[in-house]
Formats: sequence, C-alpha cells, structure tokens
Amino acid sequence: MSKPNQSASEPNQRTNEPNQRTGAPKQTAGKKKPQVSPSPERRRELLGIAADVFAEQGYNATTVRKIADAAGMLAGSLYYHFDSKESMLEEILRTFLTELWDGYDSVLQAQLGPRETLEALVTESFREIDRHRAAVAIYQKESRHLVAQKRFQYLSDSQQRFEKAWLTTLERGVAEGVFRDDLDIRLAYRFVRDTVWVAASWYRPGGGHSPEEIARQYLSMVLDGISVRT
Amino acid sequence: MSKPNQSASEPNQRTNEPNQRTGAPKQTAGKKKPQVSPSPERRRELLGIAADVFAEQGYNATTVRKIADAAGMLAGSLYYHFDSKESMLEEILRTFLTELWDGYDSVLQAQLGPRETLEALVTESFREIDRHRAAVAIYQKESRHLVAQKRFQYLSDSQQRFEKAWLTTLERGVAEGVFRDDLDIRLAYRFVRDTVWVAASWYRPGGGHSPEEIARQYLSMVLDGISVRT
DNA sequence: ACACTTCCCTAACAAGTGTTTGGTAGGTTA
DNA sequence: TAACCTACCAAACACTTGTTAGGGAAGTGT
Repeated sequence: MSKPNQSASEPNQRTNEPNQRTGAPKQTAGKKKPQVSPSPERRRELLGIAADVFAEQGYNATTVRKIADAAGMLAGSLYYHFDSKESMLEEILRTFLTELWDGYDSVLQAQLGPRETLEALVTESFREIDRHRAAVAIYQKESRHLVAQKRFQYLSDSQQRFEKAWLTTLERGVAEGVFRDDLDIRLAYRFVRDTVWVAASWYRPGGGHSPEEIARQYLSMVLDGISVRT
Repeated sequence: MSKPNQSASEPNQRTNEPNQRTGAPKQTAGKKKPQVSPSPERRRELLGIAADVFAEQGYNATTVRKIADAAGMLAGSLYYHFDSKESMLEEILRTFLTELWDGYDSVLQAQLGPRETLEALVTESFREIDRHRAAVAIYQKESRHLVAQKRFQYLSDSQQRFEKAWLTTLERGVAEGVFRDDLDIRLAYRFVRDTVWVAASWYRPGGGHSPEEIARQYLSMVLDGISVRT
C-alpha cells in the first residue's frame, strides 16, 4: 500500500533491453545466507499478500509465481526477501500465534472465574480472527500436515497449551458448578474450540457484525443453547 | 482387502526383464475413452485408498504416485481405471454427497417437528461422517476451491439445498416457539452446520463413541448449552 | 491351440515447480 | 565522480508433476 504496485500482472520493466546469458553451472554448497538486508516493512507487506493468496488457494496450490504476480513482481525477486516459500508460511503462522498468545496470556493471568475466562477467551479469539483472518484460515487448513515437521513444532506446542488452557477452564467450571457435569469434557472442548475457529472460514471484516457482536452471539449459543428455556 | 497388496512400496514385478523403447510421439487428438472395462469393485477399492490419502495429505499435496504407492502399484496403472486425478476426486465427492442426500431426504420427507428434524439431521450427519470420514474431510478442505469449476457445480448445488433445509428448519422452530428468537438465524445456521461437520477432522471410528452417542452430546450442547440451568 | 479380456508395468513426455545466479536501475552517501 | 546499497529483473536450472503409449503376464472361453 505504501508503494503503488503497477498493473499486478505485468512485471516491473525499468528497462526494455533483454539480457542474454548462456548457462551457469549449479553448485550445491553449504547453506549461504544472503549478505543483503531487506527492509522489514516490505517483508510484512509481502507476507500479507502471500497470506491472502495462501488462504484463498491453499498453500500447495499456491505457486511462488502467483504470489509474485499479486505483489507485482517476478518469482525470483521474492528470494531477495525470503529464502523459501516454506519460510513465508512459517513466518506467517509464527507471527499469528505469537500475537494470539499475547492476548490469551493476558486473559489467563487475570484469574477470572471459569465462565468469565471462557467468555474472554472466545471474545479474544474472534478479535484475532478479525485481525489475522488469512493466517487463521491457513492455520486451519494446513496445520494438520505441518505438525509432523520439526520446523513447525511450535504448532503442536501451541496446540497443547491451547488444549490445556481450555480443559482447565472447563474442569474448573464443572467443579464450581457453573458448567454441566453430565457432558464428556473432551467433547465439550472440541465443541467450543471448533465452533470458534471455523468462523474464520466465512467471516469477512466489515460484514455488519463486529468481532465482539459475533462473540456475544456465539457465547449465547454455546452457554445457553438455541432452544427456548422451559 | 480382497486382494493382498504386496509390500505397498514395491511395485508389482511379474517379470524382471526390462523393456526398452525409444521415444513415442505425442498426439493430442480428441477425447478418447478407453475401450476397456475395468471392474467397478476394483474402482471402489482404489477410490477408498485415494480418499484416505487425499484426506490425510490434502488433494494438491497428494501425487498420483503416492496414491499408486498406497495401492501397491505404479502411477500409470491408475489410468487404466480412471482418466485423471481430478476424476477420482470428483467421483469420491459425488458418491459421498449422493448418499448423504439419500439420508437427508428421508428425514426431511418425514415431516417431523423442527426440533425433531434438527435432531434427526444432526444424527444422520454423524452417521455419514462415520461412514465417509475421508470424503467429509476432503469436502471440508477442498470444496471452497472447487465450487468455481463447472465440473464441481453439484457442490454448490448441494450447499444451497443444505442451507435451505437448515434455515427452513430453524425458522419453523422460531415460529413455533421451540427455538430462541433473539438470535441471528444465519449465525445460528453456520453455528450448527460447522459444529457438526468439523467433527470429521478429529473423529475416528471405533474410538469409544458411536456416531449416535456423539450426536446425542452435540445436540445436548447445541440445544441446551454447556452452562447449568439457573 | 488360439483369441480375447483384464490388469498392471516400463518408459517416457511436456508442462510446471521452487530456486539460483548474475546483472542493473535508481537512490544515498562520501 | 565514485563507491555502495536496496530491490528488483531476466534467464536459466534440476526436479516433480499428471498423463500417455506400448507391451506383457495371467486368466477365461472356444
């Protein structure tokens, strides 16, 4: 947004003179990090574009040429900023999870009651969906395949912390008599978790509902159900 | 299962004599359907294997060589039974949706009350997840990208029938006073729809819970909520 | 014995993939 | 003016992808 990307399907052309060379040999030496220092602002800008394409087309179906096209440049130019396609994915998800846990931790440290904790966590989740909907969509679709790789182990770490936080909250609620005790608590956990995060697949910001409004309605359904009280 | 697939990573070798040829020209003539007639049983068997791989790795990340490997044969051999990778996907999803609507239609034609209809639809959904969990997982992950293609238009057709059936049921419930009228009905629809189908991402048959048992607990949460009655 | 069918293998193809390398326009600093 | 840095282009590379073509082994019917 800071720089106007011209036509977005035509690559930059600052010169029209083609540039012929004749084959360079390949040498697979040890890992060489480039000596250059790309600006972090441009990095974030490109990651935002990449995240949108990943979210819309899926990671594997997204080619680096499509990303470059959306950014108004050529595929190889991306490698000035990032050293692989997977690195982009990794940075997108890592940034998202870092900010997510910033919010969660402040909720958990507030030492609220079980019901208030649940309400705060759900509301916070919808705010994150509002801010990182592309990253959330990617996380939903790809995390299952990625947890196997050691590079993405922070995904399963996060998943475990997530599960622990929710289960603890639910158990406390049952012990204190604010949540029903006749339900499988593990099932209830998956229920709450899924109902929140799948919203990212259809939620579009500026669609009449604020994150807080959606959270309020979701909480109303999860806590009190959709049937009338008898 | 009817035929023991040997080692599953070693292709069949009925002869050890290599077979050399020297380049055949490519001719892209009009669509030629093969004159052969592969058995439908073997087709279904292979589709089941392909569905498992698709569900686990994602459609785009799944190569035809992986499918063939899981089936104990080589990539090219799949094309004796199917004419493309996409055809396999199409047949998997079409078969699933056909059987799904068989179940739904019999529920809808029973003319039950809104609450009973909702209960029956949810229970039927969990039964379908139990029988077609691979297809359901594929549907969840890939349908969003596929609806654009005309070949998969039956996906959006199904989606519309789905939405109509659920919205009608919910509206009837509100009108008859069995469902709450203070909720956004469209949000409630997405809520119910998503809570049911995401279960396919973690559900594994034979895991202690029968489909009916899971349906019972889900319905209890959706209808009455997880908080205790005051 | 022969023809025929079913089902798979061998071997390649063209298109597309992520990635690397060298070059260079434009700006900033000395 | 010269040296330097940032951010990109142009062109190729090795490899993987879905797909095709021809051939052959085992079984079945005649």
